[in-house]
Amino acid sequence: MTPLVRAFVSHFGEMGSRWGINRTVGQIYALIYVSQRALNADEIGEALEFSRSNVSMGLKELQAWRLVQLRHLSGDRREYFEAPGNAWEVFRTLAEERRRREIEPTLSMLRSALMEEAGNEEDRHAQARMRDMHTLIEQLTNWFDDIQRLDSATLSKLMGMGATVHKLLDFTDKFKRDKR
Amino acid sequence: MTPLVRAFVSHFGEMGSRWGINRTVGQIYALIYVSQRALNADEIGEALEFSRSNVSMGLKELQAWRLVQLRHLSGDRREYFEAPGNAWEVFRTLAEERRRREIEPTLSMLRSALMEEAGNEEDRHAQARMRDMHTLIEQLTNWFDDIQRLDSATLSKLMGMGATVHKLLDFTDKFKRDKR
DNA sequence: ACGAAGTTTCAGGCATTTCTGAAAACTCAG
DNA sequence: CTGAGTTTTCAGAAATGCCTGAAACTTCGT
Repeated sequence: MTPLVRAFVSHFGEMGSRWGINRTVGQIYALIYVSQRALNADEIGEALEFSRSNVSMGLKELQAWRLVQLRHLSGDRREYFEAPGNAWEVFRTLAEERRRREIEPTLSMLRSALMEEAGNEEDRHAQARMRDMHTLIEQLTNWFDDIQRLDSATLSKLMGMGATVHKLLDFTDKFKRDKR
Repeated sequence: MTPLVRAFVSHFGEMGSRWGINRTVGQIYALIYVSQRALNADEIGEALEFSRSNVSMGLKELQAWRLVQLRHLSGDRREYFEAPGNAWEVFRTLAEERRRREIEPTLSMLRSALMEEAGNEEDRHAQARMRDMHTLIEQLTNWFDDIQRLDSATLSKLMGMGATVHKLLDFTDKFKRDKR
């Protein structure tokens, strides 16, 4: 590993631990991400100085997150791994997985708590707070879904506009009002 | 604690650990969040069965995240804590803090890696991948900043539109073209 | 200035998570 | 079916992170 790659990999290790992903997994991903060609488990283990079994577990987890793809090179029985190249795609995948693992369970917990009959003032207040949270999360995730459905051209146009969206919205408001 | 609150609190404990925030901190926040009135450290410790010092550390961390506010009740020397009520506000705060702690350091690491002179093919490729990542993160955070600057009325209008934004964009494209 | 009430710090014990090496299991060519 | 090459599993060692109680510190009323 060159010093450049080493710095990148080690930063991802640190960051990984802040994200509930462990250091090893973060480093493995980082290495695969910047690598020119697909890597096999031995190469990864050697570069990062992890045991073979640790690499195997890390790769399993990265596959579960769909952040890494298995490939077979012809004439080689070993498994090679590479990271999907399109950064947007990666972001999407990450968002989907986090949603599935974190958002959905939280929403379902909130829904079931909101179904309960609140027997006292305290519970009624708690439910009101939970309802706020539920509403916000649903709003955000629905919006995110909608956005995600846009093709990337439209999306980048939208993002390029940034805060000027509000002018557009004002404008259409006026337009609608004039028509009436 | 009622069973309703207990369920909520314990879910947040679990989720906390997936987010790099520890279980205790998650539970303390959850308890304060659903509580009707501000709580002091002893009340929290008693409800959750944590030691007094553990509560103190947890509260310190929550204050660092700006998720919890200190209040003094008149005629009581103890410190009381409450969670800001507006869910949007909370989301914003969370996003800002995560940005400061995770995104900014990553961007600055990437920038400095991109300044390096790449001596070989491998590093050149790594830099290209890092550039992709840098571009994506900047795009996303800039956009997020813009959005955040919108007042909540405009924001909810925008979110309400969801994917139909693209119609609006098509429309303005056409409009501009006609004017030319 | 003192003491009571309250909060924070921190070293060490405890618990959880991560990592390893050995062994088991799988895969495929011959 | 055999065995070489490869991956996975898993029990326990190592590392990390968490929690506690005791002590230090802070604040405030008298």
